[in-house]
Amino acid sequence: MAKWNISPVDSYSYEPLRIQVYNVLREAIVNGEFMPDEKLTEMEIAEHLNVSRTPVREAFRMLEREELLTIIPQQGVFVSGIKSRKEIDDIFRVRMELEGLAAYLAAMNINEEQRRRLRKYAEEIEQCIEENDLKGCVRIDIAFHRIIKEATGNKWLERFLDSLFVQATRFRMKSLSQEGRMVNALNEHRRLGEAITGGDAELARRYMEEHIQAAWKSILIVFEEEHGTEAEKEV
Amino acid sequence: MAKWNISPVDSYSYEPLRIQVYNVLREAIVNGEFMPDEKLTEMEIAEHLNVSRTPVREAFRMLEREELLTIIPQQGVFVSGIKSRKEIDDIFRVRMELEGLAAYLAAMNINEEQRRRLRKYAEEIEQCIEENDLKGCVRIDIAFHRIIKEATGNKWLERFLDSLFVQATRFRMKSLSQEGRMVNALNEHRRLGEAITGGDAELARRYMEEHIQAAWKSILIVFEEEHGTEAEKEV
DNA sequence: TATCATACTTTTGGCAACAAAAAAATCCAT
DNA sequence: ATGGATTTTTTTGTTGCCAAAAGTATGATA
Repeated sequence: MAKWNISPVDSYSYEPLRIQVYNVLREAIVNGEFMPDEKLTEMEIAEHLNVSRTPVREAFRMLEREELLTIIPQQGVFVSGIKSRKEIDDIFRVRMELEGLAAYLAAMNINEEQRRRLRKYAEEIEQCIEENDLKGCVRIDIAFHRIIKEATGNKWLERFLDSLFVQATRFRMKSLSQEGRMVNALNEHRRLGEAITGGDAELARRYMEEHIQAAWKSILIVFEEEHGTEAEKEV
Repeated sequence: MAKWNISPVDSYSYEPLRIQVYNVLREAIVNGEFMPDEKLTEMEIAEHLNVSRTPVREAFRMLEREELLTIIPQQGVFVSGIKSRKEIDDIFRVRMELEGLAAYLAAMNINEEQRRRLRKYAEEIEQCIEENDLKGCVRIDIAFHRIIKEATGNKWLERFLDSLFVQATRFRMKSLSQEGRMVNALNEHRRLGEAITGGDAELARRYMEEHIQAAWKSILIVFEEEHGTEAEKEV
């Protein structure tokens, strides 16, 4: 029985192996298939995917640059994990700023197709909440933010948001499962969607910042349940 | 005679070769040692640095993730170059936001040592302008922004700013050589420095945003001199 | 039993060789 | 000459191998 549940590489693909390995590992990390701080050895991954060490090593180097892996020379490759309250604060401080900018730009640049999809998600998420469908909520939350991100048309902004987004992913499910958080997120999404489709950039920015701030707080609660509060650590 | 003027790797260093190669290439790209769109072949770099292809390849993959190199599978790796007006706009739109945030956070978190250095740079840059020392100005401009960046204490913010900073580097020298730009930059720095050392976060953010916006405009002038305006392209 | 030194194993770092694809050069027909 | 097909060369993608470092187990000694 395999240690992990990671997809195999497609031997008929014309993509270089390093890219396929990169994609597989990235997804596995984001989906929590690996434990934080877990050590990944080149051979183990290579054997799982039926490739040699080289493409695995190259994928490692790429993922290191995105902070998804931490490489210590002569020691090994480790799955990056959020370890401190400060790290969460740092990530969300930047994310609040950039998602706010994204909402602002999206409100000014959004096209009809994107506007339509944004409205569709607003309906779908409402249904998910009625059915208490947590996974559906997460899926739509992701799609919602992606549309906004893409509507900005700013490649650099999109890159940075992607980086920040995956870091929060591990906590997202737990965060949304908190009492009341899902309903709040719905309302935040709704008015945010209206501001963007309505083209009110400044309002969209403010709503987005408030939305991210709420998610921030919510994740901190989850985090401190797991790790204890900073105050407790001092004891 | 060597094709490029790039530093050799230190064979006595305990750092892995991929890191050394990475550092050498990164610096060479930022300093304009390679031409934009120039093709780099693994062997050529490897021979120049007296290493095998493997560390070079790994360095390539790392630099690709930072948008300093562009890799096209089965074809080669190319030095990334800013090609369009839109790319400059995208970069500076995000940079304005993040440098603004950095100034804001710096004003709140700066320590005495950093405050001292910030004041020192303000004096030094004044001297450089009197002597019309362009390279000195650039050096201090870089140091100035670095202090602010470090004063934020936010690792993620620092990473993103680094990425954006190097992209603008190629244009910085030309931009500052414009008539009057250097003196303007001095004044922008001065009041910005005062706002930060004085702890006025909101003011610091506004001054920084205006400073970045001025640099943005200045770089656009340089860019359009070289490439022609968008309007001209339509002809 | 605890600790330190030593041998052994595993894993990373780096290199050279092979396979396959793209680029360049050559040749031929028009 | 010029355009296109074909061969040759170059370069990338991949594999396996060896060396060096780190990690682990063993065992002797206090």
